[in-house]
Amino acid sequence: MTEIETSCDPQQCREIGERCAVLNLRKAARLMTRLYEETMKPAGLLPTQFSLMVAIRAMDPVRMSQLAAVLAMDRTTLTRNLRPLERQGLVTTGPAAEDRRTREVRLTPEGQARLALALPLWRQAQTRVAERLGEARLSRLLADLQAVATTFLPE
Amino acid sequence: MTEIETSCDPQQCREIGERCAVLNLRKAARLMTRLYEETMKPAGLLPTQFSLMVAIRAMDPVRMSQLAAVLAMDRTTLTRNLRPLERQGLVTTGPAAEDRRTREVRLTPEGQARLALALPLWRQAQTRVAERLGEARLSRLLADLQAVATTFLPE
DNA sequence: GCCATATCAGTGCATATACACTCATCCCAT
DNA sequence: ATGGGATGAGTGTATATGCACTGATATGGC
Repeated sequence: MTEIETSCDPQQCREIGERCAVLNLRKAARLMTRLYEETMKPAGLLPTQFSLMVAIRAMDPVRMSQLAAVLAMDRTTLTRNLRPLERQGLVTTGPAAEDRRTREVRLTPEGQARLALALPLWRQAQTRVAERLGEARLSRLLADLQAVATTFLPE
Repeated sequence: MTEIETSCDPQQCREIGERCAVLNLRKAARLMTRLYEETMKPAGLLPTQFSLMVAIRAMDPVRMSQLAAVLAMDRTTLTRNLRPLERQGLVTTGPAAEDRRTREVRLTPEGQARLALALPLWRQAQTRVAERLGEARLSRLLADLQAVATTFLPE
């Protein structure tokens, strides 16, 4: 008779830990987040907040859903992630004139100044990563991460 | 005289979004998390919880700090991430006999059964990723992510 | 043996993440 | 013009993440 799998041996689990895409992605993300967080601390922006502001500035003004889609972030997560930035007066959101259901997100002048302040620190973190990981490996990693994004982003 | 950078143009921000390591890592992690979460839903384990149980089983029994180090997860984050698993009776923690400051983490028999239940679903998710991303690219990505881990893990 | 220090784990607080549900606005068919 | 479905955004709840701080136990110098 066939056996139903009711256990899982440790050696098998070690192999899974080596090969699991989500585990390794999240683990690397935690490490990278800490590195950027430490480096950019003087600018008073956490990595997610910096990323958000960069994305906003790239499309300024941009609607909530559009921004969420580009970042592959849930729309409701975006709503909450904008809160600390709004509280600090770095971004504003307001209903669009043409469609009052939508909200347009913008960087304030203070937000632009803060982002400009953070840019050199970001470059510093990025340079450190490139040095320690190697330019070639970093470029390859970024390309593969973008492949993940285009492959799994709901079109 | 030299100008202080007080603004940041949108085009520059688009380039930063393309090259930023932390942004692209977190974005890919969000997408991958959703894929595994959906696939493994029938087993009642979120991706982080599955990863945690795999890591525990690989070293069973394992001390809190040791587990946190392997996962590159803050020790206090680990404490809280174990809660839902303890509540479901899938893992237990208790002080080690030799040093009562430390706590040893173990999978319960129920935890082992649940992990065995989740394994085929994990394989299904992993296979889907390999198919859509390509075996070669996935292997390369995993190798680079592990390079990130070894490079930026403390000591 | 005893205290100073080091080490291990938990709490309080804040941010990050997303699903289910709700509310507001728009648009179209009648 | 209006009512009903479609679409955009927010809330409630739960998990994930980590820093600063606290409490508990071990250990070494005396």
